[in-house]
Amino acid sequence: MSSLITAPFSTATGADVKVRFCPSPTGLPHVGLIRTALFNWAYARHTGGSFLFRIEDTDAERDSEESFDMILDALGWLGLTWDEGVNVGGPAEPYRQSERSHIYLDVIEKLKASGHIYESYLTGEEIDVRNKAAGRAVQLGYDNSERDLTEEQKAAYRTEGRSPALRLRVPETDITFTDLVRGEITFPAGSFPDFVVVRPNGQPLYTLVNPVDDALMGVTHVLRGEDLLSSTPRQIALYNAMYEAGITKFIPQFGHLPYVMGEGTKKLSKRDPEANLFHHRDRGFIPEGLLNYLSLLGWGLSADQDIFTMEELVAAFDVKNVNPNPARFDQKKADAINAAHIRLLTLDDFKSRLMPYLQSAGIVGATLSAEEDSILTAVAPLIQERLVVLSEAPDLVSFLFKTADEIAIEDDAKAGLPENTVEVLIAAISALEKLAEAEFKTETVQAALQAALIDELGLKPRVAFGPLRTGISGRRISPPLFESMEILGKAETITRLRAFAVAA
RNA sequence: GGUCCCAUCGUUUAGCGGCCUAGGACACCGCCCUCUCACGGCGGCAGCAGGGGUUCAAAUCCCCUUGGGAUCACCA
Repeated sequence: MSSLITAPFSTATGADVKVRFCPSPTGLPHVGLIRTALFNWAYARHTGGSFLFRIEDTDAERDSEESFDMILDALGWLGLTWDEGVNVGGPAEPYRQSERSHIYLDVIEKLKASGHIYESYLTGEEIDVRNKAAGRAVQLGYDNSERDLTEEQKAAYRTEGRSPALRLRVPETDITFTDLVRGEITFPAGSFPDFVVVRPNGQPLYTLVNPVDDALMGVTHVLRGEDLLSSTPRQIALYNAMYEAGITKFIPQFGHLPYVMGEGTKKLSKRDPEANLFHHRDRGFIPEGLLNYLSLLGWGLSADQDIFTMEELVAAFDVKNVNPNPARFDQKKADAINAAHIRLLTLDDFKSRLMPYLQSAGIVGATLSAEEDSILTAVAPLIQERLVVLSEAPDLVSFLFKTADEIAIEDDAKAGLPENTVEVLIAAISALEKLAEAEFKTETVQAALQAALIDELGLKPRVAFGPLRTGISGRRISPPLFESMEILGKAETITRLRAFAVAA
């Protein structure tokens, strides 16, 4: 074996590109994780290459099936489809690391045989003691002192009942690679010691299985979070060992995506609610809006367009244009992007996306009655441009699905009422009563009220219509008034205004 | 502490030596539209972290400083 890096880097650029998403199923799907999935997906779709999905569940302590299901749920909701991997299959099955132990065993044997990994019997405490005795900083870690243990020394350790961990013999050379988003990066020789790849109990660690799987699965581009940047030279060392042992033909290209920050200068923590992808779905983000915003975390379509479709993203996306500096998750910007995408929806599409939110708020039933459907059809266009997130819809439209006696007047609506509210209501009721049932339409209602309240009583529109709005909806803010009255119909409108006049 | 990464308006981003009197978007503030809230339109506020170089010319290239962040596990 050599002490240099002799393996070549992947030269894939087109349909031969293979990227992957390989989360470990712990906890809730984090928006940063999903952004990573998105960029990998987009790069595969852009290049015409393939997108692989693997699960890294080698940590039985922390992994959970619920978390695994949530990741699947998230990818499915967002439409990030993969070509190879979990639930899809492919040439490198299986795609869950927990089912690949025999494969790692084989690789470990080859690496042992080629002399790239060696037995290490020292415990962490013993290493600290050695460092202190040698006047070496404890933080420097292992001192590579067991590289050339004799068979006698190993036998002696074993007699003590010890089992060895396995460490990779790290080449004593600078390690340089060209990061797709950051350019050339060099880690000087000696930046890190020989590291453990297999536990004394035979369990391989992430440091081994991640590169092994990428190598065996033919991954050409590793696009991942910046937190993995400093482990990249270690992985390159391992790739080189695998190359020399005949296990792989190349080292993938690496691109380290910037962090997703929360408020201040800290990484968006798993504890922050906005870190949870499903928090946004529950609030009523639509996939188009969330995906668009997430893609803006470190990337941009062009200098003057930040609302775009996934097709546009795929056509334009290249890792090379990803920004190296950390991106802050800005809820207000995200909301604005989502609102823009809601407005872009066709009316039918918008209606159907509203359904789950109306249903879970108990405003409509599991299946829509004919009456509910016609109300929804009528009100949808009125609220489409008013929503930032879909979960705002129930509060805005619930009054249309209720009966007069179910309307409660909200406090802020009461506070905004003018002195002459009752007078306004009486005048409005008498004007509306003159309209025939059949002509109770937006335009005629508006004309009648305009004439009675603005022209005759000389009221300001705000004073005239405020009480009516509150009367029919119980709220200070509502969808457009006259349209709402048309939806309610003459009888219901007047009933509500009367009831409100009595109460006021 | 060792090693590595990052640095343009409040936020995000354009800029890859002259097109920069630094452009856009979100946020914010006015005004217009208007039955509320929105949408839409118009206008405004606001930035190259600091210092040295290189160059006829630097936001852009180099160095240093400062500030932020990551990583140094028998976690992933």
